[in-house]
Amino acid sequence: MLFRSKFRPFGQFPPQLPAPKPAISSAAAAAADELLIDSSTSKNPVREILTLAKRGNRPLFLPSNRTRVDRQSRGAGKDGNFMDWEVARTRFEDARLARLETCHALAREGRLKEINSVLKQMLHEEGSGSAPSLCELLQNNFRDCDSCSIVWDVLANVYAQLEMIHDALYVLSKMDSLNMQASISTYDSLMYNLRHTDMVWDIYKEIRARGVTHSEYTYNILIDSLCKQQRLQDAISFFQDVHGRKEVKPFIITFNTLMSGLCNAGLVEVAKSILSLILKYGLRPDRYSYTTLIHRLCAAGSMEEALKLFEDMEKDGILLDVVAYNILINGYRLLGLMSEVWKLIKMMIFQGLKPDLVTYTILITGHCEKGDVEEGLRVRREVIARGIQLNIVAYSVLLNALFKKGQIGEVHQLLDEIEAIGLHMDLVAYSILIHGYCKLGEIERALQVCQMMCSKQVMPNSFTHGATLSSLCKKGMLVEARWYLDNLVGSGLMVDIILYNIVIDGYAKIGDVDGALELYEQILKLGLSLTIVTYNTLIFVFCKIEKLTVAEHFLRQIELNGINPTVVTYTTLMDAFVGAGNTDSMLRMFNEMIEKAIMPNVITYSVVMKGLCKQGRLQKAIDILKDMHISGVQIIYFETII
DNA sequence: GTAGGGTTAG
Repeated sequence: MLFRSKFRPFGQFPPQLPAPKPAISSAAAAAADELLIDSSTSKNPVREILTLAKRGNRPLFLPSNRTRVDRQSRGAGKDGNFMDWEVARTRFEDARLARLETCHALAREGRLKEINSVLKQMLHEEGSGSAPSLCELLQNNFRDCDSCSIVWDVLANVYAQLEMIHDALYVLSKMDSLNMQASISTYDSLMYNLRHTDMVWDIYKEIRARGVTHSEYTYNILIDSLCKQQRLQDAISFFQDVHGRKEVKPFIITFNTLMSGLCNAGLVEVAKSILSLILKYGLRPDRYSYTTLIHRLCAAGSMEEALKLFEDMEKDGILLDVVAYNILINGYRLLGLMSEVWKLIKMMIFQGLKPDLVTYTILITGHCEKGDVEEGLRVRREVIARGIQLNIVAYSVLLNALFKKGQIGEVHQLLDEIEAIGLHMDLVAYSILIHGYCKLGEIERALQVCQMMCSKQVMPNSFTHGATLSSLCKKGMLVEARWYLDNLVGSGLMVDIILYNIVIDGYAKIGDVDGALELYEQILKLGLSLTIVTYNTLIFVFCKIEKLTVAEHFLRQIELNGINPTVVTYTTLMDAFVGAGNTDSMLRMFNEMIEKAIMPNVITYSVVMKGLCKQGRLQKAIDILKDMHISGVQIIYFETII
C-alpha cells in the first residue's frame, strides 16, 4: 500500500512545509541527524558525505551490506564496520582526477561526445556548487596541454545542460581569465537553459562582442526565449532583423519556433502566414511546421481546418506519423466526439501505423471525461495485455477520474500497481492525490502526501498548494490557511496571485474584511499583479458586510487599472443590491453590464428575478425572462429560485 | 523544435 502504510501519523498542525529545493538529498538530511549514510540506498553517498563535511560533521560511511539506516544501526559504528572519512575523501579525490584524465585523453582524440557523457555523469554526482573545486583541480593538474580548452569548454557546456547555471558561469569566467574561448555550442546551451530569463541577451551580447560565429540554433533560442517571455512583438522584430542579414541562412526550426510562439499566443492566423513565408525563403514546411499548426487548430476546436492541413501535409509528401494522428485524435477527444476518435484510430491502423501509449492515453482520457472510468480501466487492461506498460501520465488520468467519482478503493489499488511496477510519481500525479484527498475533505492525508513528495524531491508548485489552501479555507481553517500561505512566502517559494486569491476568498466567506484587506496590502507590497478574481473577491467581502459603496468603488478601481470586469463582478454586486432592497441599483448594474457587452448568465438572471419578484415587479420580470429565452439561457435554475 | 495528465472567484 503506497500511501496507507507509509504515512506517519499526522498529529500536529501546521506540518513542516516544503523548503526550497535543498542542496542535499533527504537521505543526507536524515543522515545529518544520525551521522550515518547508507551506501546501499543513498543515490550519491559521496556527495552526501561532502555536504555533511562542509557542515563540520564527520560522517561515517555505511558498508553496502547494510540495507537501512535506523535507530538501532547507530550503535553499529562502534564495531568498526564503517569506512573512515579520510579514506573516503582520498578515494573520492582520486576518482575525480582519474575521470578528468580520461576526459583529456578523449579530447586528444577528438571524441567530444564521450567527454560529454563522462562529465555529465560526474557533474550529476557532484551536484551544483562543485565548479570551483573542479576548476581548481583542472587548473592545478592539467596545465599547458592542447586538450585543456576542450575539456574546460565541455565542462561549462555540461553544467549548462544540467541547469547548474552558476557553475557554468563560474567555469566561463575561469576560462576567460585563462584566455580560453568557449565554443558557440556552450553559449547555445547556456542561452537555452536561461531562455525563461532576460539573461539570454547578456549571453548574446557576449557572443557578439567576442566575435564568436553563431550557430544555426543561436537565433532560434533567442526567438524561442522572447516567445516564452510573451514578448511576441520583439520576437517578430528580431526574426525580421536576423533574416534581413545576408550572412544568415534561413533555418526551418527558427520559422517553426516563431510559429509555435504565435500559436501559443492564440495568433493562429499570423502563424498560418508563416507557412507561405517559409516558401518565400526557399524552404519547405516540415512535419513540425504542419503539426504545430494542426495542434493549435485542434485545441481551438477548428477540426475542419486541422483536417485540411493534415491532407495538405500528406500532399506535400510528408508521411503521416503517429504524432500527427494523435494530435487529430486528441482534437476530437476535446470535442467529446469519441466515435471520431475511434474512426481515426482505425484509419491509422489501416495506414500501417501502430497506436502508441499516447493514443491510448487520449482514449482513456476521453472515456474518463465521459464519466466512464470503467471503460478507461478496461482500455488499461487491454493495453497491458498488448505488452505496453502504462506510464505515470496514463495512471494520473485514471487516478483523477477515480477521485472525482469517489472510488477511493480503486485509487489505492492503482497506487499499489504504480508502486509494484516501479513507476515514479511525478508532480502532476502527486498534485492529483492532494487535490483528490482535499476534495474528500481528508486534508491531513493531503498534507502527508505533500510531505511525502517533498521528501522524494518532487517539489509542489502553485497548483499543488492551491488545493491544500482552498481546502483549508473551505473548512473555515483560516488561521491554518494563513499560516500555510505565510510559510510559502517566508520560505522564498514562488507564491502567485492565485494562492492569495484563494485565501482572500477564504476570509471573504467568513466575512473577515480585515484578513482580506491585510492580504490585499501584502499583494500590493510584493508587487504581484491583481487579477479580476482578486477584485471580485474583494467586492464580495464588502458586499458581505453590506458596505456597498466601497464594493462599487472597487468596480471603478478595476476599470482604472485597465482590467475588464466580468459577469461575476456584476452578479456579485447585483446580488448584494437585491439583498439591501435596492432594486434600482441592481438594475443599474444590470444595464451597465449589458452596455459593456458582458453576457449575463443563469445566476445573473436569477438575481434579477429575485430582485424584481421581491418588489412585485412581475411584468418587468417576465420581460427579462423573455430576453433570457432569446439569449438561450437555461431556465431550470430560475424555477428553483422561485 | 510537434502529441497525452492536475488548479483559483459569484
